[in-house]
Amino acid sequence: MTGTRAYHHGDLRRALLAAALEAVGEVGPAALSLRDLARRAGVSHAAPAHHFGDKAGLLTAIAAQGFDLLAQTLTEADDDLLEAGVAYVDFAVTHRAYFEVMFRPELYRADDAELNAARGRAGAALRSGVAALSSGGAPADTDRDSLAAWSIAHGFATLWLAGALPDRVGDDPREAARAVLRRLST
Amino acid sequence: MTGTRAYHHGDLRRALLAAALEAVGEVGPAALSLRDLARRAGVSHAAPAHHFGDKAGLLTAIAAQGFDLLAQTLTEADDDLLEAGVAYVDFAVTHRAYFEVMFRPELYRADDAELNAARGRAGAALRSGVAALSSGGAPADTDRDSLAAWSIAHGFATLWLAGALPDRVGDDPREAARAVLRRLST
DNA sequence: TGTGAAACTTGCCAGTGACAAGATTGCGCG
DNA sequence: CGCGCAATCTTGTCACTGGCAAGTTTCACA
Repeated sequence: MTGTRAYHHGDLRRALLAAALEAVGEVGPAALSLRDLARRAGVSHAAPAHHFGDKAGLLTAIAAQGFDLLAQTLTEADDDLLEAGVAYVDFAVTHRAYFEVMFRPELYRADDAELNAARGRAGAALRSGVAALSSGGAPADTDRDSLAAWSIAHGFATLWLAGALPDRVGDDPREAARAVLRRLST
Repeated sequence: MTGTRAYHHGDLRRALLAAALEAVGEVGPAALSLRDLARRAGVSHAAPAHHFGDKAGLLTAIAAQGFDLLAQTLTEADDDLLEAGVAYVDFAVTHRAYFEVMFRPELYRADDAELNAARGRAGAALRSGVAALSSGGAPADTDRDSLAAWSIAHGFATLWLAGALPDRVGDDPREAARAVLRRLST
């Protein structure tokens, strides 16, 4: 939508986003340095400001992209709640940089329109997965169930990323998540 | 244990910790400024370094204190898993500054001894609550159950703090958490 | 071709964390 | 009683950061 064309650099906006994801993976979203990104992309220290305004603008773009990617991921696993939960955790681990930015709204513009659209899509995918599951059995409270499913998947993912989980859970996040998430289905 | 006595300032170490908690509540743990803390305490900009070494040292002290407080909280609600979960969420909301630091290990020294002792106490309290619950019924997998309970409580708390939850959950975290956590007991 | 706008640069300022070196204060020990 | 000494705190500095302003280069389009 903000179709930035290739000018002097080629595609600086995209290059900066890529560099940002790399940097976030290395030092976390808070320690991100715009000047470092500029160096990585081979441009002057003020170039990023032209494309994103400021640091919050850059992180807003990343968060929006992240919610978009998450919505896609959840939609693909739509008919199986357990696998959707596993996919959620897998997303967090695989796209750690996105995930860490997405749930740190104090770092970006939470009122951004494009971002909220993507966030809405992700939320809808989550709820539709829960609704599909409960449609066969007893009448369920979809609101509460989707909140519970989201909480347990999000909690496990967060704890995994924080390195807070004990060693005994192993090193395969998908497998470990599946075991924990199954606790909801029983 | 590092029994710092009152010298010139009176009790600068304690004053800095208090100021830090206040500041974390205002701007988040990453945007914390040591110089700002110094100003709040009325000392020179280099005074904090003497007590905490650097920023990571200060946040390590906060995280350790936080895990200690959490362990106490969980121990008090030990015999009721649901209420322990509610207490966990309540801790996160009430002591937001502590909670936000505790689960951001990239900001502090995760290998600190005192911190890990406190963290261990909190983990033990959590597991003992789960074990107590399952002792009466069918033989359960305490490892998995405690991981699930921790995940759902932690996830709900994190999403609540991030402002990611939809408006319909209301504004009472304890009540909302109880509804979601009950989903595990059924 | 040339004009206007977009993309980028250079230069600057205030603020920050960390370090080094010095000043001050109060405790312990003779 | 007083003196040394270590803990506490200050002053000064450096490299770095984000953000702003003003200038320069490059491209699109008439």
